[in-house]
Amino acid sequence: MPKVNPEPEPTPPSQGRPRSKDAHAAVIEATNALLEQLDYPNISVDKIVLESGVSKRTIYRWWRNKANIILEVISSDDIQEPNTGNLEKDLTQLLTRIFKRVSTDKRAQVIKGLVMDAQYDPEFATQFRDYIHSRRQVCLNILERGQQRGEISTKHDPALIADLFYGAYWYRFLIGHAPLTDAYAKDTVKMILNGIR
Amino acid sequence: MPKVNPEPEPTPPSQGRPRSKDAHAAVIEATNALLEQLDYPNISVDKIVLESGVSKRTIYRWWRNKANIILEVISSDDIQEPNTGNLEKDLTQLLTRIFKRVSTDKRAQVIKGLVMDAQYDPEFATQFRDYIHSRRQVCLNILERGQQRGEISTKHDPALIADLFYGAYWYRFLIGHAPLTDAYAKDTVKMILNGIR
Amino acid sequence: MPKVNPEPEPTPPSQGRPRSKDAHAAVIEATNALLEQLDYPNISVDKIVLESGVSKRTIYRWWRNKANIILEVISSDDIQEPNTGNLEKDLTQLLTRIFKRVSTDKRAQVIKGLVMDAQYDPEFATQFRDYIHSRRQVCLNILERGQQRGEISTKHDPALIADLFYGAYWYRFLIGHAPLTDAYAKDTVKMILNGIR
Amino acid sequence: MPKVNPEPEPTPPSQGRPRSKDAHAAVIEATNALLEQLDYPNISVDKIVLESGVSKRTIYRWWRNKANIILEVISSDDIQEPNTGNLEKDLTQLLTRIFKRVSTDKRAQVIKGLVMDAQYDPEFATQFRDYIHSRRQVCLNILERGQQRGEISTKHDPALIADLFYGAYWYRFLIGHAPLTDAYAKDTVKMILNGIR
DNA sequence: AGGTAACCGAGACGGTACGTCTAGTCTTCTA
DNA sequence: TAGAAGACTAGACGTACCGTCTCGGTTACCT
Repeated sequence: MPKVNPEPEPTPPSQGRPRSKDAHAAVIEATNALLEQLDYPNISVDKIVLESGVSKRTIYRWWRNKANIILEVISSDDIQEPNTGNLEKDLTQLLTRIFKRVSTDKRAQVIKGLVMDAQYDPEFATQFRDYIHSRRQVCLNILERGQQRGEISTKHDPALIADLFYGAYWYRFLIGHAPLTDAYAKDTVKMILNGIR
Repeated sequence: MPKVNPEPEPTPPSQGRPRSKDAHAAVIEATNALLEQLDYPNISVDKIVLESGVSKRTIYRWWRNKANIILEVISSDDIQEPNTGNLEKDLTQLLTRIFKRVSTDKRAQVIKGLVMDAQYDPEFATQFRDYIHSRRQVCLNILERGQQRGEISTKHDPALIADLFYGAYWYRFLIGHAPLTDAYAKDTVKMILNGIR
Repeated sequence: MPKVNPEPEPTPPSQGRPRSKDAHAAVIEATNALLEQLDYPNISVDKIVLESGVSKRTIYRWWRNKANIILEVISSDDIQEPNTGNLEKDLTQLLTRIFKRVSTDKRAQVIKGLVMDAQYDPEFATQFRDYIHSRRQVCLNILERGQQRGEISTKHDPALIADLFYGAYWYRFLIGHAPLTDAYAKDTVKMILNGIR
Repeated sequence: MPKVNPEPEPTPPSQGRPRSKDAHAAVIEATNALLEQLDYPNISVDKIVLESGVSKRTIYRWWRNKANIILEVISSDDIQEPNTGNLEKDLTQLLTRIFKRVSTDKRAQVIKGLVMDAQYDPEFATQFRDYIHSRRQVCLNILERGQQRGEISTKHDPALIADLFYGAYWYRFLIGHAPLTDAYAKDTVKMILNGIR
């Protein structure tokens, strides 16, 4: 489950007017709408206020900043875990899918923005890493199955392998010096597996 | 040569009052000073104006924004290329040095900021990639020497290997889910070389 | 009543945080202070920001520019309407007072600045004319009383007379080719009254 | 002759390269061109530089600022002095012509700008007053002829009459509270003459 | 014929103001 | 006490204009 902020959480158990589900939904919906039209830097809390009709005060009561809102929106996207019974196939498929998504889906670009904001906001960085971990788990699961099937030795730390695997992706994704092609996915997986077989 | 912006560059070909070396130097120096005290988001062109005594107009005449100024400052830092005669040693040393630098030198954190700004500023992204390329070249040189010495096969594209190599670094550097330890450097290099030997 | 902007005006009808009286007062006070030290062109919104401690954003929320702020400050100065029961005396007294004020009160010079800004800012020109009208009304009142007392015929349009009256003032005030002396006031009134008796 | 700046003046009698007539002419011409398109505040020395091809340095060598340049341009416009043999006719004609000119000729609006700049630039104010005096002389000439013909008594100071006369014009011109109509011209003259006959 | 003083263009420079923008907090009223 | 409305501080942004300056180069006058 990739849920990062499954419920608006700090729902106070105590008395007083309870949190409005409407307000929460309106914010999420408005942010979703803005994500279709604007890139990350051009989305602002003010615009979410305008689009959602929810007041700034309310927004800041439940989220620390725009990064948190967007992270929550993004977190609800679900991911599929390839499971073909073959390690190389699984990994290649996973990487290929990621590449395709961030190459075609304009909306996926927003992850860049989240990385940005995580750089100098330690609190958000922690939350963002939770999100990253949930995605990363997919790779770790695949690797574990591979080890169980004996396709790769258990000598190597899956975490390290995952770092190489995702590193290949993030590096090109954020620096943009070369495209995220299917060939790159295939070659990367091959090379990594070669090194640990 | 790691120089990215070796001369203040847009030296106009013809007449007119020449660009002031003093002003240029003052900006660079002021930026350097600010880099010691503040992190990237807290540095602003306004502060550089204040610190340098150079007018805003002049700054914007020569740089598009703070990212450009800081890139120029950072670009002048020079890098050493390990050359021990042994591929694994060279690569490990290179990665270890990078890790040590970004882990200890507060100033190096600024690279995170540059990556940030490159995400949604295509013009700057191009310049930033030039910088990245100049750094990356070090790895490519090492790999080429390794191939010439027959330590690794020439079948594998050095660019791809460099992507894995730097990917391992950038991924942990930007996501921060795990530390950039010497062990991580060693293991990464080993695993990559295993895969291409 | 010489009040032009009796209340901070654009009082929003409905809810939301009300306009800060403190901020408003601080701006007015700061502007008043600046008017003591600087002449019109050397007063800037930036300086009012600095002096008042009120943020730029807030200032621009309530005033279009420095001319509007200063107009509001100036508008609160009240004027006395001479009423001696004699037309010539009233007019002479009015003109003499105006002359004395703009000749001695450094602060009154600021009106020149407002005239300046009104020249090429139609929106402000309208506001400034409201101010002018409120001052001009004093002369019109005096003339009306004179007509009621039969001191001058009712054939002549008071507005026209006021134009001559104030024209004599503004012309020398703005062009500065001759001083605004008591003699000039006396002679002007005499000549105008001669023409309409 | 209304010439205010008849020659670029400070032509040094000594040796050295003489002032370029071309540069002078180019500035005047460019300013004339700009006056057709832009209003006073939107004309800047920088734009004159651009339009004329004359360097800033050269411009500032010969003029103190944009007000001086424009004053020189404006000063070359010549004026006609009505001389019908009848005082009232002359004055009415003069005022009517002025009103028509400033009401229709967009270019004449620039005088407002000059008045503006004269307010807080004493040195320019002096020059501007010279210009004003040359215009004002027309009225004084007419009045003198009227006195010589015995149309008005010589008791009244022509200067004072001229102040009333031009005051009526400048007041409406600069404050803009009422239009400069023919009727206003006629009534003004009548009222003034009434007072001094 | 040479020297030289003053010119000229191009354009960089410091200074300063402008008006807009965003983030995140605070205040009042209403439900 | 939640929420809507919206005012508030702080401070960055990039542009504009002013008047001064620094170049390299060009006259015209005077010896």
